[in-house]
Amino acid sequence: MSKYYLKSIEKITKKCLYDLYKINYNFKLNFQYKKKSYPGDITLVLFSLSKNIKKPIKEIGENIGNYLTNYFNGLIKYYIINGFLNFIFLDGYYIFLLKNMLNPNFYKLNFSSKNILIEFSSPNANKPLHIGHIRNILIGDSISRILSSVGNNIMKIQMINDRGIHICKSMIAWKEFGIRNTPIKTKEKGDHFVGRFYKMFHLIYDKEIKKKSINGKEAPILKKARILLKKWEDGDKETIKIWKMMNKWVYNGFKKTYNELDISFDKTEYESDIYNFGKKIIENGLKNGIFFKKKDGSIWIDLKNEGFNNKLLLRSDKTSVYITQDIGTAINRFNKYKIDNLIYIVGKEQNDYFKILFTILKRLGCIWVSKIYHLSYEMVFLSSGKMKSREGQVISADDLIYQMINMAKKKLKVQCKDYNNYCKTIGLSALKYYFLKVDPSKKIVFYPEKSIDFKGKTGIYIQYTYSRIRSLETKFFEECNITDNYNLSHSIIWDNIYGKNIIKIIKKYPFILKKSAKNLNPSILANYIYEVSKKFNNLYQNKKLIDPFTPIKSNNYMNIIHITGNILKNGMNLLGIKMMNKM
RNA sequence: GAUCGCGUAGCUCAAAUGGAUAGAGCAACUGCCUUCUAAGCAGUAGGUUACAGGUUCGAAUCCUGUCGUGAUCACCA
Repeated sequence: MSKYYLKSIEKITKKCLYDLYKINYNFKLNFQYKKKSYPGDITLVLFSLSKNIKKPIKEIGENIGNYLTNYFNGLIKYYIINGFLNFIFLDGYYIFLLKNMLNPNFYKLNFSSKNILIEFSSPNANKPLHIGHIRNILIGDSISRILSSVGNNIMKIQMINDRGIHICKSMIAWKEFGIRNTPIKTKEKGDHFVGRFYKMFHLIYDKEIKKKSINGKEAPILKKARILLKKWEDGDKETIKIWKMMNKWVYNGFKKTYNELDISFDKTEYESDIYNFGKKIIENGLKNGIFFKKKDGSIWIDLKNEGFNNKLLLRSDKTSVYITQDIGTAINRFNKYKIDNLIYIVGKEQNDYFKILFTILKRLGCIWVSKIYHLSYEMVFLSSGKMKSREGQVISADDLIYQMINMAKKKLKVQCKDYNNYCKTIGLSALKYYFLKVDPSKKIVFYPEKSIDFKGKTGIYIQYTYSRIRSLETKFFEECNITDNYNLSHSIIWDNIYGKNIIKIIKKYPFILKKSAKNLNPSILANYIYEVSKKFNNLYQNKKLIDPFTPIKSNNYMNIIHITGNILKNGMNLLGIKMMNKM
């Protein structure tokens, strides 16, 4: 039997449990990869096993330990302490692991093959994207890549909220105060141009309330916006014309921002295309007694049993609200596409909203509700508190991207050919890694005055590590006179732990990828990539890796280095970060 | 007020879903560039995991309570 075909310790343990105790372990095997103060490279925690097997812990440990050391003859050792079965890898086992990693199948995971629709970004067509959208977009993009890499078929979709009272707000402000201006005339980015009028609307609105000390609903400018909304829904030609024009300005702006971020969507949906379908569903639901009508003609659903207030579905003037459209969208998607799952990436402030949406869909008889998932992420706070886009307390996505690229320009030491792309890649690496390394369920506090770091645990650190690796490889082939591919000598033994540490951590890659995919959490992967980089830099700074006088040893190192580079590239690409061969 | 989150080093974040002595980065302080990229490496210091109970072989993680903090509760989106 060639050692190459040996299976991992984890797999053999499963076989062992069956052989010894006739257990088809359908419970989880509690393996730990973390090395603590006790020597050992992988640990099996025995407590939970002993509950299932009902034998003394020590006996079980010794039986498993003996079984495995026999199987991996001469490759591993074991010892037991306090209910922990510790395995120690010997040199041969590292070679075996390394050979497995050199096989391209090591990177390819195929454990799921679903059709998954992922909705993210979902901007309003009345103002530019801000720092919160950036988090949303980066999480969405990265999860799409991760899910795709484990075998799924992904469709990235953005829903643009292009209709409703908020759109009419910027429209009415423009009509009254800016009708002679266009983004071309003022040389503004279209989304920022329109956003200015949205902000202006609220300034005027606040003034009116203050001045006339009236109820918010009575503010003249809001009344005008409402009339405009009604006109829009009635298909008034002039209104539609302005609406189309202003939306186009905004979309052009979005397009530039997405381009800067290297983000693309497979499909874009517009609320305006679907809201009528949503309205029909509400009206049908009313006929079937799922919803009820108030005296003023507005339509509602009773959610007392679910612990929520009654929810409005259609206004008394027959114009639709946000959820009208969302009900229609969900139903439409399941009718139109063959999908196994639908994932919404939307901030946690809408947790209840999604619970309500799912409840309504269930009441409407949609059996596929269980296939929908709301991936909720925490908000981005500024150090000064919560962002308020109406009051202008926001950091726009464009500003942030611009800032990052500028910082890269300042730090660039060497002249390079592709200056602009270089700075963009550096800036974006820092930006994307900064957001993705944090668990989506945790909030991010952003300090505009501190800006995003370029040293320490950052995307730049990983870029730097990666470019070291690639330049080492080039140098190796030049200096060691080896022209064919890497050769794995059978007698690899290093005089240090650095190489072994790298092998151990890379061994975890499939596990990490799987975990990231299952939890829809890119931060697991992001933190892991950093650990890998760190292990490599330990080696790099402490050992001379390329030496023309000892080409075999250098070659052995190169195997590890090569894999490390591949892992970094693979992993970072899954975060949506491009890697550079030179820095 | 009600409901749902969150609380880990001065700051920003980890911690294998209940495992062994809670780890990194920033900031501070020491060292290391004539030698493969110092955007780096080696080290020092920094913790009663908000607090109090409970569950068990074992808790930052699960349960209860208290305090702090955030989100949601609109004919807004």
